[in-house]
Amino acid sequence: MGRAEQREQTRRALLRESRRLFAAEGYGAVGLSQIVDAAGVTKGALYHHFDGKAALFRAVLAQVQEEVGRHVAATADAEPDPWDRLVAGCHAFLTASTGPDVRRIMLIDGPAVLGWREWRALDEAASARHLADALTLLMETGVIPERPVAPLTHLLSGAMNEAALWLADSADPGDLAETGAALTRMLESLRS
Amino acid sequence: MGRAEQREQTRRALLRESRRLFAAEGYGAVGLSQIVDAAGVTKGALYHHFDGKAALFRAVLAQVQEEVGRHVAATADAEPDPWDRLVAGCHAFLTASTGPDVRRIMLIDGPAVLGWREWRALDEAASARHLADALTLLMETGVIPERPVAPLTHLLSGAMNEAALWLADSADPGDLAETGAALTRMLESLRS
DNA sequence: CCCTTTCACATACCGTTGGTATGTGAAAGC
DNA sequence: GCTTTCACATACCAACGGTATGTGAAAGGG
Repeated sequence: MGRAEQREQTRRALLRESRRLFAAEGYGAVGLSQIVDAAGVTKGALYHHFDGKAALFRAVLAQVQEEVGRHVAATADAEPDPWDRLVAGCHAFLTASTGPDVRRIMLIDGPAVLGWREWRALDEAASARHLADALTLLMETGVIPERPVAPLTHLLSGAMNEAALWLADSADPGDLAETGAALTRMLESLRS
Repeated sequence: MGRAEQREQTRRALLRESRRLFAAEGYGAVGLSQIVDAAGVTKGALYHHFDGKAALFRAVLAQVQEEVGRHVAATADAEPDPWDRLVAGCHAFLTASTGPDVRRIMLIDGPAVLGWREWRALDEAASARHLADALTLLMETGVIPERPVAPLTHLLSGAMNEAALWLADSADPGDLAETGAALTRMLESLRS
């Protein structure tokens, strides 16, 4: 095994184990020693690959965001009609964000660890951008009336984030359907 | 100065200074030594009044939540019409949550430090309850169609939370007006 | 009024944590 | 084959949250 290969493997192990632990116990409750033990390396390796605990978390968060963003984009792109793309993308985001990794890492710890500004930048690059793009397109094509896009994006994004947190905590599986319906009506209202 | 009086004063000082520091630097970046130094006491006093750092934060958060909830309720109650109460309450929440204390303590660090469940319970008791009550009343009186209240509450609450975070970070003062307008339209859509 | 008890802290201390500085051995380059 | 590089491992440190114990003034009782 060459050096580059070994390096990549170590980095992957650190990301994988830290992601698992961060998702399960939360950023604050996980120690670096837990992470390096689980990954089978030492703190020296961790600090060779990342600038510290927060930087490791940032890398994990970026990975989670990228997965969610790709899932949302893929689901949306399957729909030919722009309006359907918006709806499908929003629903995909809602269900994807219910997963335990996304919930804890992206929605709960993310803003607290990195600060809201940096968290927002990652979110913007990964998935919120798709939302803003979809809204802009729908306005330009006259499907929905022209309004400032930024406030709408944040309102909708926040609505989905909080709903996802609630759904992940909810015991009733019917809540997902009800929330999906309410979200659809909320989107539908944009057309008037 | 009697003992009870002194006790209350110490407790107040701890709450006041920790709130200031938590709001300014965030929960993780504030050490207990900073807090007790600022309050002019020692760690012994802190642990005599609170069970630890997280418990102190919980007390601060409860205080912030209670202020926001009271402000929202007061603003809403000034409106005679139930529908106007909902709109006024939502707008009051949006502007109140833009304040730096509320922003950092309630919206960013709250869920991460206490866990989403406990955070949600405090939020529910302080302000989300008003939202659910207002929606329920409007449904019972036929102003808006009957729908499951819980999903709507979470969608709207999340929308306002995220919008408040964005507004607090925004440089453009016009964003507040635009967001308020978008929020009003979002609420208005419930009537159909 | 004095003696005892209580209690609101202060002091001293501890284990663990994130972070750093240095050592090391195998792979890469010449 | 010799040197250099580099991907870590080892050893260490300051600071943190938390605890156990001490202390002195206020409250309570005779």
